[in-house]
Amino acid sequence: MKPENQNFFEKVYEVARLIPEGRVTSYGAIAKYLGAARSARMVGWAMNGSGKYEDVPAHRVVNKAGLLTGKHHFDGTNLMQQLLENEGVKVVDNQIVNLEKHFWDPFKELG
DNA sequence: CCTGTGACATAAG
DNA sequence: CCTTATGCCACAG
Repeated sequence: MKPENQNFFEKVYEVARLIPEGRVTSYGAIAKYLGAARSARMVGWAMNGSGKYEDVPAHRVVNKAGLLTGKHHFDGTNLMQQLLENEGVKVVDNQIVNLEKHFWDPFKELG
């Protein structure tokens, strides 16, 4: 079976796709929403394979502090930041400014 | 079944 | 501010 059909990864991608432009969320928030609050690392790992998916905005997923910890996995050194700023999210020193303002909570938005 | 891994989170020094 | 260490869990081989 293809990995995209697997439950956990599939859900991660599904939630990631639901993130609106200009909004961001954290690995932990997604993990918790999926019912695996302590598998935030899995979310990140899942994003590791998001490159082969078109509609998975991995750049909108950051760590709890709003740091672009996954930027090294993008092509350029600052591609992730540029993508975010392109959507209106200000990033300084690899960290999202006004994170709470841009934060997208799956529980709040999806119920 | 066992081992390695990972874009986290948290704590400690 | 930094680095280490630990827990945590799903997946790959």
